[in-house]
Amino acid sequence: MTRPRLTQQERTERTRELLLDATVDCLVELGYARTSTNEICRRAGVSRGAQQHHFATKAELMANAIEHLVTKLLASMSEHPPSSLPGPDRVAMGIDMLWQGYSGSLSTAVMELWVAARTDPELRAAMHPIDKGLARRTSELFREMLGDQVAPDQPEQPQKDMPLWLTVNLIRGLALDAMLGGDPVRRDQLLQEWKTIAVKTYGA
Amino acid sequence: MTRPRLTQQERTERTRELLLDATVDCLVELGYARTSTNEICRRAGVSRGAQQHHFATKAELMANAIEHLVTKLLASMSEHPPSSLPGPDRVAMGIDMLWQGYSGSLSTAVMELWVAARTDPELRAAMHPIDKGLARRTSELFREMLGDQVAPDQPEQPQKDMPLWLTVNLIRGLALDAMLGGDPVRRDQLLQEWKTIAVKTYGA
DNA sequence: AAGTTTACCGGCAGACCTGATTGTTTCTTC
DNA sequence: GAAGAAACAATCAGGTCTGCCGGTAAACTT
Repeated sequence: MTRPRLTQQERTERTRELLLDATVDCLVELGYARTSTNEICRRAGVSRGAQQHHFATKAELMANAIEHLVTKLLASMSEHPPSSLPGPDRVAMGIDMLWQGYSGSLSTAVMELWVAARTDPELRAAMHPIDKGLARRTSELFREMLGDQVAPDQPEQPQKDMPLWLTVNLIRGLALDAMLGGDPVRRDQLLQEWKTIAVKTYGA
Repeated sequence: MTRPRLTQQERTERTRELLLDATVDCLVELGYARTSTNEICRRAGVSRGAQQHHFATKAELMANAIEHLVTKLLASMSEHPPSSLPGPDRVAMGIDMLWQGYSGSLSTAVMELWVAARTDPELRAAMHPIDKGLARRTSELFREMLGDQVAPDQPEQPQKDMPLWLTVNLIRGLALDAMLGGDPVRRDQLLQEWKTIAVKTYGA
């Protein structure tokens, strides 16, 4: 016969996970404005009391959701194995990886939080360090894929990061377009065009 | 002695203008989530009754704010005279024009509405036609600046629009970065780099 | 095994916010 | 100039959302 109840730590972990996942769900499906703690609790199958016990305020819940989200996003990007295929197409592969990461529903949730954070100082403060971490990790992943030797403590080389950040910003624009129901075919054409240009400019 | 009260039409026009401007103000300053009809009325110096008289529902107010906003945005873009300077720098000028248009506070408000519209069918429906109009007009402006003969009823030439839409999406990504307090210097560098690439790829 | 801490429950109150409704004043029209 | 329409004012009612609080039971501590 199994234990009738989990250990405290397990319970905490499980409940927090349920809440954070439900939060992300709500952000994707309802958007930040319509996301209420009530609905989050309903989806998580957790009482409002429990929610408040783990995350005292809504802002706190959201702040933790960000970290949860970024962790998942980086994981999904790391999935695509950064095996450095030979050839000049590594730039194109890097772009594909970024598109994979930034075009899914996870990035939709992140976008909601970004926009909300613009006018919410508390949320903004919580996001800032996590955002920096995401940027750093993305840069590392990109360089790994390009086959560069990653020397973390080396002085910054902004030149090196140009293709990365051009791509990231373009992709964020495309992600926005996708959110609004733009034409997927045209998005692919644009991404394809960018890959061609990027390979020609930065490749090999 | 002047008329103690304006004519009906003038009053209507003025009140609507006040309300829509206040709405945009709220969107920029508070974000969509925290924008309430109450606050809009307060800023516009108009009673809630008046607001409801002109825009029955909040969604209707927002929907009209979009049009108001896009009109202003196009006006601000048209300001920059599309005088076709000679030389291959016309592409760079076009990019500058787009950046001018899409990087101000107007585009912040538009962004708020876009994100809100993702999960609000009514708002989404209202935005769709206006969005298409914006896209069409932007394309025309861009072509004018490039010195192309604009032949409106000509069959679509997607090839021609590649540099435009690559630029627009990149700029939207950069605008998002600006909203979140990214580094302005790096944004300039990225835009500069893109101009160089675009001129080399599409210029002259 | 008693006491303490922790996780969780569910109701409550205060603060908005939105849409509706009724009343008042001024313009317009006939 | 009288009737009707339009612009506006002000209050009301219904709903939702958030944060708080007292209570319970299980898990940990000693």
